Amino acid sequence: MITHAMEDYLKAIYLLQKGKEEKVPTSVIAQHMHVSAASVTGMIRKLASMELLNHNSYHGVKLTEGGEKIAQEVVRHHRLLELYLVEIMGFTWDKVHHEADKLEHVISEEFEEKMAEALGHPTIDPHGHTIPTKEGNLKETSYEILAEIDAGSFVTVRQVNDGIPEMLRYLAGLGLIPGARVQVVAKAPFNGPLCLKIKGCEHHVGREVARNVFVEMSVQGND
Amino acid sequence: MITHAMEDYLKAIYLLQKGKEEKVPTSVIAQHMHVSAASVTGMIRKLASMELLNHNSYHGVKLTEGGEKIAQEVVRHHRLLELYLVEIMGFTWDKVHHEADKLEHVISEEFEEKMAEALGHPTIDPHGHTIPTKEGNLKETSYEILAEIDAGSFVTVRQVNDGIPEMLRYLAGLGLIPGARVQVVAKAPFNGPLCLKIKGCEHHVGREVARNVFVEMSVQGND
DNA sequence: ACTAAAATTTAGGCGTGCCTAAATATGACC
DNA sequence: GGTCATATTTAGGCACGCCTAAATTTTAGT
Repeated sequence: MITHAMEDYLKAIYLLQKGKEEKVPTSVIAQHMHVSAASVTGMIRKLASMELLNHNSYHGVKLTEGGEKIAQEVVRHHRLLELYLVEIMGFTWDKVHHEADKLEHVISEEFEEKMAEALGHPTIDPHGHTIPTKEGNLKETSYEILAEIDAGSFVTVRQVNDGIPEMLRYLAGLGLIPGARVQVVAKAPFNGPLCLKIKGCEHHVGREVARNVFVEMSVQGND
Repeated sequence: MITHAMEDYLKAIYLLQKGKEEKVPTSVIAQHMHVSAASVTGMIRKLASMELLNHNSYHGVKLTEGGEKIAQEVVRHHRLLELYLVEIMGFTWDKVHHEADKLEHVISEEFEEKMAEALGHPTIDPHGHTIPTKEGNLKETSYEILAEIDAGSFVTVRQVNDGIPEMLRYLAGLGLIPGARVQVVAKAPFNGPLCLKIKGCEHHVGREVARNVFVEMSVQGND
């Protein structure tokens, strides 16, 4: 029996395990989930006994195929829900992460399918993340962090971190949303603010904010 | 802190507590929730300590105003969800009870409002039950049980029990759905089947089924 | 009123998932 | 290679919500 808590752990590990072969340390999971490291160890033991992940004591964990499959389903639920809440129900994009975090564990497969149909089987959620297919296909492109882009560059926003509602409201206010064209006009030294030109207007944005925005470099003359 | 389990108990007691002053016995709650009587006693103790219900040992429980308010919110969630799932998402009416039972505990107030708006602030769910308003107003009309209607009577279906998917599929197949006009043509003795005329066709329906259908007597010449 | 059956509560136990504190393993630096 | 800081695991405890079995109260019948 898979509990909601187990699903949450599998999802967290899945999202933290960037490289396919990468092992995720206990402490990283603990920090991400706001629980103690001891709690993570306890849950890891159980998930390992269910062969949903492999655990080398003191050396982190890696999902098995079975574990990844479950995690991917949860992520699919989450991202479909986010999009459904925004597109069909009219939620603002800052509220949907929290709502989806609760709903993702309780909706049925039929609910998932109804959402996918209503949305035309989408592949990208409101924050720019790829929605895994029902078969588990997922090519999550890895973009560059806006905070680390050189001054003078032209970029297109592709993803934003969705965990902090206030941040999302701020980004929406600036127009820093997936699809937006941005020029990095200047970067202040010592982790100072970036000067960004968005829709013709210049805005000064802190590094911390710019670390939550992921962009693609615009090729010269690119549309 | 109100847990999902507490909400489930409050909802059950609310639904079982027909008369306003009626006390609901432990055993009735236990049977309705498919848990042991001892479990009910345990939970009752906690809910009583939170002043969500009053408990006279050995003499059943009655919700306080606070408890009723929470129960009513859960029931509102449940019934709005059922209607939303049928009307907006295209679920068949036999599946929505189970889905709503899970979702009712996790949706936000905003989710509730979005549903209510999308549905035009409805007052009746797909099975004919009244949806409590946000303020907690609710006049649940009590109808008569189809199984106990005398032969020869004309009735209109108003409500059906929603707990058994297979029963709902059967009822839908017969056309025994809220709004349907039905004549009780005959009743076999010894708890035997009823002969019902529905949309011009006669059907023989077991008593057990007819106990799940609630009807209003049609006044002569009533539209 | 007394007794037996039924309903209810108490007692004790289990699995889940969290915590803190203590023990232990790792890895980096000298 | 030893030592120390850090990461991780173990140990022990707690709240929740469920269970069965035993004790208790209510109730109905004689």
